Amino acid sequence: MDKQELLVRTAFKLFYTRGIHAVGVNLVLAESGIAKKTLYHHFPSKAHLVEAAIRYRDRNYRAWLISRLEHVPAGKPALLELFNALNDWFHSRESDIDHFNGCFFINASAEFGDRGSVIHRACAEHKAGITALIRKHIDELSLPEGTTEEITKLVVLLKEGAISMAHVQGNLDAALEAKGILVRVLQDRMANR
Amino acid sequence: MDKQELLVRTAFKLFYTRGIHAVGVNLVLAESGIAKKTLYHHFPSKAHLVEAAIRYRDRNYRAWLISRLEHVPAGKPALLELFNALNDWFHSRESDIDHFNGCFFINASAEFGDRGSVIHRACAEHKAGITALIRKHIDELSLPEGTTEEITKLVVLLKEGAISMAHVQGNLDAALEAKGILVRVLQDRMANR
DNA sequence: TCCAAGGTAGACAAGTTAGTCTACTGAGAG
DNA sequence: CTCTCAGTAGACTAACTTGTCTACCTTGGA
Repeated sequence: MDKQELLVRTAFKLFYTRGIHAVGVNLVLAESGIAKKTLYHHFPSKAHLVEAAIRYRDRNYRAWLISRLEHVPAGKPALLELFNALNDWFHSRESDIDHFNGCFFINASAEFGDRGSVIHRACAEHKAGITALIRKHIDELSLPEGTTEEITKLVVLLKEGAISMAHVQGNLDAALEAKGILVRVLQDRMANR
Repeated sequence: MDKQELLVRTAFKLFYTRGIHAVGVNLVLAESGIAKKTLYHHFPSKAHLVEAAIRYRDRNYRAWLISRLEHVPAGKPALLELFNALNDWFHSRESDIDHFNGCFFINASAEFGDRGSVIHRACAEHKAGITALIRKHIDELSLPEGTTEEITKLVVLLKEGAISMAHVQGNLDAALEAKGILVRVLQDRMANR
């Protein structure tokens, strides 16, 4: 692995587990065994390293989620699998995406609250990308006009809520609870058409 | 206002708007006009000041929410009012709880990821307190056995999800969307009894 | 064999961090 | 009026922050 890649991966792991402001570049360097000049050769500043770490996580997380959803039939099974995947993530059973410590993008947004900042915007883009992915699967359900949008919002709200509850409250079963609620809601909705 | 209180309020405001690790005690002192020795007379360390700021926010936010919910009839109207209150918060129309910058407890948990830490635990306790408050209102609905718990989870997940979407994605209308979804779900549920 | 150049090394600088120090002030008790 | 002491003041320390510096190494091509 080339040094740039190693820097980004090491930085991500540290930022994710300890927080971005709490981790200095010296720690990233000590952990990766790379010299400071090399870091500043590849990145003009720590902020650029942070940005690279966010993009790295975006690629990784997205790839993980896609791989989890593609081996089940499209539509409702994929929706349920989404919550199974979240459940495995919360319980740190997915080595591809590291030991669960909340959503890196929510955490980063917490540290870089200014919505105009590059970092905050990158986090928003990640969330929009995941939402688009989910919407694609809900399209498969061929729901009546307007309902697709509503169900997408429901699923995304449940997902985000589950992540928050799992991390802040330590309720690692939040994804399963959200799945149970979603199943009931979809049943009731179908019964009332 | 005595200096201890002023320190805590100033610290909270800065921590909330800029992040905890990003704000040094020197900034809190400069902003409040208080000397360093006075801070360390009242608090043994910055960590204790952070803890005090969290407890301050807990009291304040809880009091605000209670006052918003008590002037409507208990039960369903209170539930809907919860989301109206969130909506006003997201749009920074509630001066009691400062300009919206996400949930301070989620943000603090992001910076202090270790669930064993005092700060993370205080955040979890806050969330548990708010959930209890919400559950109390759902009890008023006199729902069938077991349903109270499920609806409580739904409401809390929607609330947390809305906060995340409002902050990270900047979707300030997330509370209204969550309210719309909740209304539909409750209708469907009632129709299927 | 030699040169060139991108990549590497870690000492260094300037500023900021949390926390400590001695000295002073002012209000209340006797 | 005087003593006492909690509360106040801000200069100071040591460690850490990000970012820069000169010097060196290694590799590919002629």
